[in-house]
Amino acid sequence: MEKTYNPKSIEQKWYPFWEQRGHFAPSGQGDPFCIMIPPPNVTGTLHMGHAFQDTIMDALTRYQRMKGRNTLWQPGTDHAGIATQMVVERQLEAEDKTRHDLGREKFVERVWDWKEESGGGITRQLRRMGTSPDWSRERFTMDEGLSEAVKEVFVRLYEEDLLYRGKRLVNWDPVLHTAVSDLEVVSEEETGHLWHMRYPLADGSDHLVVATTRPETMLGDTAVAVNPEDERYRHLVGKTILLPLVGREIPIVADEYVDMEFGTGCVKITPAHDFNDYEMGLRHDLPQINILTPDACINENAPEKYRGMDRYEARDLIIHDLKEQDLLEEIEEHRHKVPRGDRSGTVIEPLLTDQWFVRARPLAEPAIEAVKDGRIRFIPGNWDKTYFNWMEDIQDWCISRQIWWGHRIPAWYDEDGNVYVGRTEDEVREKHDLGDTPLSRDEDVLDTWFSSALWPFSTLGWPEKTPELETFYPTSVLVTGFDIIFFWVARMIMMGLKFMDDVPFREVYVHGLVRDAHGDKMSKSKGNVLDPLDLIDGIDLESLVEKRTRNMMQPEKARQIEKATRKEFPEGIAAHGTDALRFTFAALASTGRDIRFDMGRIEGYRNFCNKLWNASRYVLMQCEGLDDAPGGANAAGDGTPGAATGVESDAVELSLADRWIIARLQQVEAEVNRHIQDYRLDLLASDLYEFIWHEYCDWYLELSKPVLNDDAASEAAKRGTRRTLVRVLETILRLAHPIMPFITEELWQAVAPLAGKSGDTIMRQPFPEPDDARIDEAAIEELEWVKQFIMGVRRIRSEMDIAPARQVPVLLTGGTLDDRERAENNRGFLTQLARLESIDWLEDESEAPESAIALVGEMKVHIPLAGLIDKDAEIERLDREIGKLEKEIAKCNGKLGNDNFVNKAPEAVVNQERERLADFTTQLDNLREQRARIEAM
RNA sequence: GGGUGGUUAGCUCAGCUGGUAGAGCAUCGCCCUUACAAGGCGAGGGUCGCAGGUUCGACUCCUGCACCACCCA
Repeated sequence: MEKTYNPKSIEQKWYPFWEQRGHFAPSGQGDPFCIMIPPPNVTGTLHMGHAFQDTIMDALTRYQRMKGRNTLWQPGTDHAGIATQMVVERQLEAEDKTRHDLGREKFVERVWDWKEESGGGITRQLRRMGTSPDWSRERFTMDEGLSEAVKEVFVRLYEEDLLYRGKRLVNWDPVLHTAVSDLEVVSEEETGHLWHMRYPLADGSDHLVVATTRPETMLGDTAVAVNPEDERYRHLVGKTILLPLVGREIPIVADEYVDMEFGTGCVKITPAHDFNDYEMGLRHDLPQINILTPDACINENAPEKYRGMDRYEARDLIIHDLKEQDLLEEIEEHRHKVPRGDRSGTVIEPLLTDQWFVRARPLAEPAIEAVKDGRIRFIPGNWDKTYFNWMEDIQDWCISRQIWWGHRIPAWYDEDGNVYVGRTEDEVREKHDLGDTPLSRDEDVLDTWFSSALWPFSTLGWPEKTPELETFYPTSVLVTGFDIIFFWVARMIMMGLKFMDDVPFREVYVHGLVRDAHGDKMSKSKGNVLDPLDLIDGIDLESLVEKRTRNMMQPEKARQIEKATRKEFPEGIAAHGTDALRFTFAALASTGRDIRFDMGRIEGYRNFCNKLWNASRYVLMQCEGLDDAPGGANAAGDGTPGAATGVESDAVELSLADRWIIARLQQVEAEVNRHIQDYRLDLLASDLYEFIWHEYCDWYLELSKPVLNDDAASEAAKRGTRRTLVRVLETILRLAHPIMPFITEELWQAVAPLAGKSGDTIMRQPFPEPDDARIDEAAIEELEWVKQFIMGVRRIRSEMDIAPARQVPVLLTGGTLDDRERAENNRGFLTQLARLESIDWLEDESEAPESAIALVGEMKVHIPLAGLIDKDAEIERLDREIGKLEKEIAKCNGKLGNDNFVNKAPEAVVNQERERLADFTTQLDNLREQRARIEAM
């Protein structure tokens, strides 16, 4: 074995091994367990969020697989309609072409080409993460089967009147020329203006002042609204306004929605260009006047003067014209949220267009019920509130998009504009008896989320009744970020219940979002993105800077990013390996929403991998070639003698340390199982870390040395320790495997034969289960005593500056019979780990020379001062200890002196407190006495 | 305006059904002790955001407030 852990070579070796041997596929045996991957963008690249989420899913999958369940983690990607189309359009742009130059068919071909070219990227990256989905079942939302499912769902929903076409207000991206979902709109505060405009009453008697952030929309105003409670305006309700610049007469209406406090308390109403106004327009039966073209230019419904102008040009002119007519009362600076398309960056306009909608309410009701009655459980549980909040106020879902890349809507129109929905044109013709009437297909495609909503069953073969669907639906758990509870989770629940008549998953594990070390969202424009593969493989500073500043629009920003990057990563990023990255993600997967990615953590866990590596080296060095399996055959069955330490062969004797580590192992196994079932990978990671490093390595391996190096130790004792070393290590590897697949496989292949285990891969070994019968409480207690003894001596050595190599004599006084027995039984451990020259009992404490002492219960461990110990230093040390004890004693006395505590607290608690007090008091007496003696020297 | 989450050591975070405040990283000593210097041994460091309340006892439960973040309007 290499002296240092080198992740790269290991990772490259094992992944193809697993994949080629089909270890990712369901076993076909046991209870089904299934996770569907939240499909990433097929042409995208893996980011930290994916890496985090995939680590969680893979850990759960590997765990359940080892537990013997029939486990399917199904991978796949979605077609990411707008994002992918834009990438290809940009490529065309470089050739000075638009998609319209190519035409629909050629363009879509071109997107498929791009998908073929770049599509494998993210799945290759997923493999680098060590994930174990069943690649043979990989799906893509535009696959034939899934497209069938999409069509089928569309048609059935339409037939049941759960889907309709209509003119409604939607988020319109004037650059991309399509409706976009709320998720694709980001609203951030920007500085704008609030324009206060005078609207004269039609009878000329007075005017009202309305304030707006978008004055150009006034061309589409169809009312002014005031609050019905507003004394100032009550008398005006029912009168009319003569809309400036337009000349239209519009009513003044009363509506409770109007906030009397905001602005003047009068609001202009533009039903065709504002979501709130739209609702109000419906309440008051107001006309909807659309004044914008799809490009967000002023259209023919506005006065001629403004037609054809861009919205912002028109804004300027309108302001100018109002000023001229003295109708502009005030211009105020104003911070407000501006909605922008996350792809185009342009300001989104609410626009009246013909779109397809899913009627959400009837679908939402059973979906709410499914969570209420516990058929679906959110983890952490509070997320159900977010879900209910949204579901109870759900709006119809706009599913059409005015782009070309996606599932084309299966609807046809005749020349009169009548719409026919069906699976194919032929079906439509036949069903509606259309003969050879000319039909044209709807130009629009479906929202990508529409196909994603079907993912849990479409990927299993629906609408066919496949065995996979039968076996794995409902899936076990959905692992996802909270940001898409509305867009994806809720919709999968609705669609699953509708078409499968059952929930799509039983649990939803909602994890946090990965942010940078300062808590900021990682984004290309901020230049704070970390690429998971760079953490795995490492990257030099120059490449990192180049990567972060490539294709930046503003050179100024690029400079800032470069500076920040050079400051944060002066040496670039070192290679940490996949296992360290995965362990880091697991350790960070607590219940919070924000996960700050801290480089310190991943470094620490890389070191942890190295620790495990070296511990294994030690174990192999100690054990290889020394013990025979029964009949002289080793576990590999090739007849080589001396290769199996862990099998039941010759007699063994277990030391205290052996019994202790075995007992602790059982406890840790129980904890690990519990935590993974509770989705607390953070606690799981810290238990593993603590046990492997601080118990197995720091203590047990050290305790194995006195046995193995002792010429006087029996062969049975040595064999017992070797067997324990190997078996515990082999178990540890299986415990850690779901989080750290590569290093555990590499080590397991070497260790397993010694432990008497055979098998192709650790992946398919059983996950460790605790055996309570092997929890030897007495051993745990006694080893604790040994540790206290050793740590006591070490503390004195360290504080007295006694060189580590120097052996010291100790004298023991006080103590019980137990202490005497323990000291005798553990002489070897104590001598070696505390570096003792000798251990002797003194019957009479007064015979003890001047010493520094450590307390182990009632026993005193004396280290004679002669030549070793500085008197003043020892007094100082004792004073510190005394101070600590006094504080604790004061606390105990405070409690026990309180009658209420003694009378009302449970007896066990009171007794415990009394014991603590007694214990501290003895210690304090001992230390004070000791101090006095030293002082007197 | 409504809702959700957060506030614990210098930093990043645990702390399960109230009962001795923990870890990692960082800091400070001493050590190249034949698994590991990506290491070992030891040490220091916290009025658990603030104010009330419940309780014998509150980081933990309740109420209010402050600040931060996110979601919805």
